[in-house]
Amino acid sequence: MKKRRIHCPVMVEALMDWYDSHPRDLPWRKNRNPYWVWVSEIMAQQTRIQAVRPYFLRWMERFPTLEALANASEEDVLKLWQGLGYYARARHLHEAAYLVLEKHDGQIPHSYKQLQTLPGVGDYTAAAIASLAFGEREPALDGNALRVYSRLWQIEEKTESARMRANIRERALTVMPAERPGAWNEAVMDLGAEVCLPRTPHCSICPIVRHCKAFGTGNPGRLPLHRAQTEPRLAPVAVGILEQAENQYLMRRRPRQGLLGGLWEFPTVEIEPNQSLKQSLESLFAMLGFSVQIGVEEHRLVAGFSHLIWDMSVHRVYLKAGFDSAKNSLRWVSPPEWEKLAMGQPHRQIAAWLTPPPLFPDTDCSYNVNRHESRLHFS
DNA sequence: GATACGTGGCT
DNA sequence: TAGCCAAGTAT
Repeated sequence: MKKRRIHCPVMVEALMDWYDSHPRDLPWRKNRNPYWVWVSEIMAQQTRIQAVRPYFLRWMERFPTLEALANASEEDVLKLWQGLGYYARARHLHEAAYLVLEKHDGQIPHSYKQLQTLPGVGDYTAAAIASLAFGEREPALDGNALRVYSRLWQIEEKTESARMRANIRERALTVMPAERPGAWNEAVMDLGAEVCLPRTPHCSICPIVRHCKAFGTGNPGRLPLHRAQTEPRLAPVAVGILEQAENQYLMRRRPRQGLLGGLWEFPTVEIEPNQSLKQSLESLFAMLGFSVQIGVEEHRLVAGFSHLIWDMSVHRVYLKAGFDSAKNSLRWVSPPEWEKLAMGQPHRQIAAWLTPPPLFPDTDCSYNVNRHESRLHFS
């Protein structure tokens, strides 16, 4: 393979100067503690920075060290993650903390390669931690960086292609300064977050416009190229509300794998195409150990995910025969108690609706109904 | 390579 | 407003 020389020291200096003169006040940049870097990078995956900020602060208060995290229960971890989404991130981080303690003598691995062996740490996060916390010279290619680089060099391939990312990585390696690799990565990402914006790049204030090939061509906003995203699937879903005396509602913990994994909910099933709502709910409750009768629909709401839309129909269910609540994935919970359980957005909405007195039952979900109304008509 | 996996803010 | 998509990873 041909060796490339370091490209464009002028451009590197311009971007580094811009970075140094535009410091962003982010909580996790107060130091380069590897644990802080790690947690912030995991939280930031597919998530906006303002959303991360409060979660990061709460997290560090509750789990100040790797040991504190490793010793916490998964339920506590998920509770702190509630609302951030992509809950596998929290479970993986929790497990990885344990692994670092057990198999790495409590030391977070230093290298790009080693970091990738940890659950939840992929290509990007390994590069980010290795460069930011340990000074390794490895380009961190997140969405921002991919956008900046693809415009800078006018890469016409889709970002989902492995070849495109390998190409960018190789080129990025030739411009990355050896002295401050972490700062370079942050500079590129910051530029993408604040200047080189997805739709409307602010080229007039960009410190490296003069080096930008896509700007020279006249339309940087069309890059980077993406694969067309697949339409979310629409799924009818039934939710059963089983109430014992004294405001005690049956809740269950969802399987740790899959959608909203490990979170608590009012028992919920997707209705299979050839099944009725009643059959679906009855067999779900049978599986949980309850023989029930299904009441009328009392509430309807729509929950949109990135890949899926739940059309949720909420029913009271009534106990016909004896029950067995011995499963530890089941719990009888009253309204004040359920605020301690980690729940996803859809079930938090149902909880809000259910919380007595529900003066205006419909008002809560109007936002989501409107949001997905157009899609619902296609079903 | 394609799909599963959340949530909310912006244009 | 409806669609886009944000500091990605696992399978």
